Amino acid sequence: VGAATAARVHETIAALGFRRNDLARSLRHGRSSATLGLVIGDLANPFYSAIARAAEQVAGERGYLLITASCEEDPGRERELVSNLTSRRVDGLLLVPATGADHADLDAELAGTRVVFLDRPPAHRAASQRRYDVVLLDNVGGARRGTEHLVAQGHRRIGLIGDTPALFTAAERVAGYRAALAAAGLEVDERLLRLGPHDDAAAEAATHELLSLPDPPSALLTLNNRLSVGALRALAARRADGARGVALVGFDDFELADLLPLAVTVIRHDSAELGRRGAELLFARLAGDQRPPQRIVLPTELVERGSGEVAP
Amino acid sequence: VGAATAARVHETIAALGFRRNDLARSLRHGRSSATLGLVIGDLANPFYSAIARAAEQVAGERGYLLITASCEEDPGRERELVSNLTSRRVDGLLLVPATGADHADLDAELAGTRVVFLDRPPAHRAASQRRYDVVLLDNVGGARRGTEHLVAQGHRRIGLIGDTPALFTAAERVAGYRAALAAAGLEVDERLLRLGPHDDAAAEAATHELLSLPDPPSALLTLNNRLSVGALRALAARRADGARGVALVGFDDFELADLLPLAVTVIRHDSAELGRRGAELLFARLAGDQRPPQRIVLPTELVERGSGEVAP
DNA sequence: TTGTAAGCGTTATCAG
DNA sequence: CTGATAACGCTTACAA
Repeated sequence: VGAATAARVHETIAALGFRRNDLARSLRHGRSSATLGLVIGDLANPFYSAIARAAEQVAGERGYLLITASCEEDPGRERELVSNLTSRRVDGLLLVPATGADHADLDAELAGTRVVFLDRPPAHRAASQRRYDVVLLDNVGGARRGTEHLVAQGHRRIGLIGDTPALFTAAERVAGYRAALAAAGLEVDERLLRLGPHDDAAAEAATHELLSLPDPPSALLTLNNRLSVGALRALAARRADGARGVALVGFDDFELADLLPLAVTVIRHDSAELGRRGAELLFARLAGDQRPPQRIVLPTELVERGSGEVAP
Repeated sequence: VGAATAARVHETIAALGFRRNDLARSLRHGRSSATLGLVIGDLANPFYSAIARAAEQVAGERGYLLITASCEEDPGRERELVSNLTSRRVDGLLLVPATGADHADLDAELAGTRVVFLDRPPAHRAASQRRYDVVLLDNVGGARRGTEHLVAQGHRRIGLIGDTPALFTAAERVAGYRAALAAAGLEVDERLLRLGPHDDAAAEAATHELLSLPDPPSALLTLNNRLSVGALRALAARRADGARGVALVGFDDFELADLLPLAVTVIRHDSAELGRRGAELLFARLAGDQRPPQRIVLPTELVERGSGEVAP
């Protein structure tokens, strides 16, 4: 292009305030306008916002933008969002599937769109035609490690507070808990399991229930950051009443865990890594990667801070 | 449409796996595909993720999706993102402007796109052609209230830890601090101001500096949640060394503030409300609202929890 | 260098 | 109810 002409063009662009329409642009040459979609539970939960941030960052490095949408564990909303996103022809989709959703239903919806599942694999009631990439945490291993740690401190009655077992991660973590007790030759007292609480308020109530049992647990395992916060609230209230200490190990690290009166021992992992690896895998697929569906499992690590080392 | 024909159509849709292309759809009838853009500092910061979540929720109620992008306070990146989003013809843009950006430059970029500024007003070095809507917190009032509270406890030397004064909210909060001291007839000791720290590590270091002065402050005011966390780390370390208590009031509430060994007194506000009101205003504009540019200021509130009531 | 035409996937309009 | 046609704003190709 000649320099003189170019200048004249730029001049006119400025004069008319012309802005290229990237929608039309991408429509023309087939590929979508450099967009990824992310469907998660709740963007306000630091676990999810870390995933979103990391995915957004990977996308940004490649000039892509990320549309993030919260489905609040509602399969109906999830379906709507997935449908909306695929209709917009996002180049790829990162999906933290909602509890109870059947993703065989989504096979049709997702046909033609690259998808990577994060944190939880797709749930298929019916046999699915398609196999998906998935990036997970080592839920079983982490929960097992945390439980073993409590057992090693001498605890025999370990209360468990977890989300509904319909949730993949909750079920896996419960399995880890059971495996650790079995390996130690301990019976599982089913009365010590409280599977259902989804937010901190419910976890707080469940904790009070457990500790009010005739034969209460001497230690607690909480299966995610929301539930740890709820349990901590309950423990703080009881401690104010002069109750004796209860050990606590929580799945998920969280900010200020180390500054609490009794610093919280946690099963730590890098939740941002879920988003990062997921996005990278998605880009690899977009670039033509033809490997069979991947199942990436990220490690967890026990961080001893005090609350997990309380004696029975 | 006849029922029989409709059935035949749906059948064919399923058979061919047809998915409507919403990009082409919106191209056809002029309006963009029901999308809002949000440019913020860092999605991983709970202050911002609360904004994003609320905006996303308001958008979702109206069938819109939200593209969220973090600019990390980099004016260049902000400009890129704004340009990218307007090129995609988002219907509206929510903007938390980056520190140091000159938004007169963006006037051209933003022409033809509805914009609402959040948390900070646009900065114009040159005179701007356009006036923008803006939703802010009562930064001056909040910081003033927090400082007054410390003064009322008898504190005369109050250290201040804030982000760079180039940042609108930081400058306003410093102004509130100065106003409170002036009203109380107290001199401002400039050596007690540490304006610059942007993350918790820097705030931690600044706190150690302040408390190591020959004549250290007996109280601290931290100007945002990141800085409060840093200061708390420093105070916890000093307390472990047997140092005597320092009062602390922090701008922004944060999770677990009430469960720390010394529960943290904060200047609370509803950061989600910034996103909610901003998005609602944007939709009002899209619906044809022609009122002059709005300036909405959200209230703050002092929450006394203990750390702000430590005596000098 | 400039101009013209076709087509991306829709939808609106207007015959048949 | 079916079918043809034009247009949204852009890119690509080819001709003038």
